[in-house]
Amino acid sequence: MGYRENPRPGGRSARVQVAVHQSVRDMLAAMDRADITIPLIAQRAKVTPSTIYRRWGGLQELLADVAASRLQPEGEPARIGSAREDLEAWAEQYADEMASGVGRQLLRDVLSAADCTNAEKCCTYTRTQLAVLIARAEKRGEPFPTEEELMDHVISPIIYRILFDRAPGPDHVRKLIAKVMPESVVKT
Amino acid sequence: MGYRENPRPGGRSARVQVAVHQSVRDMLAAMDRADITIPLIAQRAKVTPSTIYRRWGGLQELLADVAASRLQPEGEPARIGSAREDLEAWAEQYADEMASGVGRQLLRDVLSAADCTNAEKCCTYTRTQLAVLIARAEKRGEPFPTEEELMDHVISPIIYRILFDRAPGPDHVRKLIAKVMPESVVKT
DNA sequence: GCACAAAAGCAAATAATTTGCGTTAGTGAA
DNA sequence: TTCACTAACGCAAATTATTTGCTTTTGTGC
Repeated sequence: MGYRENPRPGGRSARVQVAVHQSVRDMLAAMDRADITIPLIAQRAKVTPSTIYRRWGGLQELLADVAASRLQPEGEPARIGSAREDLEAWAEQYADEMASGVGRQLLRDVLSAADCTNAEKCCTYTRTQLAVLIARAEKRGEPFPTEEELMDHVISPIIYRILFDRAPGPDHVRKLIAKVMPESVVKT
Repeated sequence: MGYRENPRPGGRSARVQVAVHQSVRDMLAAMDRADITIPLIAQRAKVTPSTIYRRWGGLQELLADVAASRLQPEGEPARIGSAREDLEAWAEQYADEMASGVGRQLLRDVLSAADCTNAEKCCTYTRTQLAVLIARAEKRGEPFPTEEELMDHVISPIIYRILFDRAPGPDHVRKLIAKVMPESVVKT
């Protein structure tokens, strides 16, 4: 007897998942993180604690699961103007969201789970967003960095700073982007 | 009644700290991470669980504390040849250590604590190591990246990949370094 | 050596986690 | 529609972790 990875939509299992996720979100917004426990989540979700333990394993895993789903982007990057402008706007918003109290916490939750599936999910979300920007640039014939360059030199510094140091400001994000834009021959 | 940040060396408090840290290290090496509990650590360290709870607060904080102390570098970066060669050797070793099973776990432990002190400590350790390399280069008059450039474009990508993606290989580390070395005029 | 306080020990009380077993509710075939 | 099947849930007892009040120990400064 094991648990399905993706419960069939509409089923009881899916309803439980939604209720539990929602409870966690509400509680994260309403109370101190350290006070959140599985019995409390269960109570609010009208579910037994054992259901949560069986399904997620523990608090960290549950929080990681919720965090990953909240880190999933809602739509495509906005269209502002040139590909570069689109990238700048998107990256600044990305940095802002991740650096906020909530964002920072979501990142930690995702990373502190034993299972790295959720962390990889986040990475994939980001790559997907970047791929959209890259495709746009290509379509318009504008020079643009590769996905790898963007991950290594824009995303990575933003996230590293948020996790280990101080959050980067908007000017720093633009500086990072300037460094990887191919049209400029940079003498570093 | 509060606990001192830094127990006086030689005191009882310091001995307890050493014993507990040592137990945690032993256990991390010997058994599965998920099976480590505070009562077990306490037993091995010949200490009461309540001592650990009072002093560290919980398992995550304790693990973060131990992780941070293990992430502290043992000595200066090795002297290989040119400043760039020193940097390459140091960065490759850094990437290796962080990407290993143990290193990866230490990073997660440090990040998953509620308190960000330990994460910032790690960042400081790294900066200090880089500062040594920078000072060496300056002394010899060799062109060299700034600390900020190294943090953003060498350290950050390495850590991001380890945490969210796949560990970077030695060739990729060298590529990152090539990108920030100022002697080369790079057309990206 | 003595008084003081920080930190440890002990044990009872509380809270979280695990587990065995019975029940319920979707699913698919007849 | 009904019926059999099974994944997932609920319940409750057993276990294990955490918190807490109080006592005792041990280093420190007088």
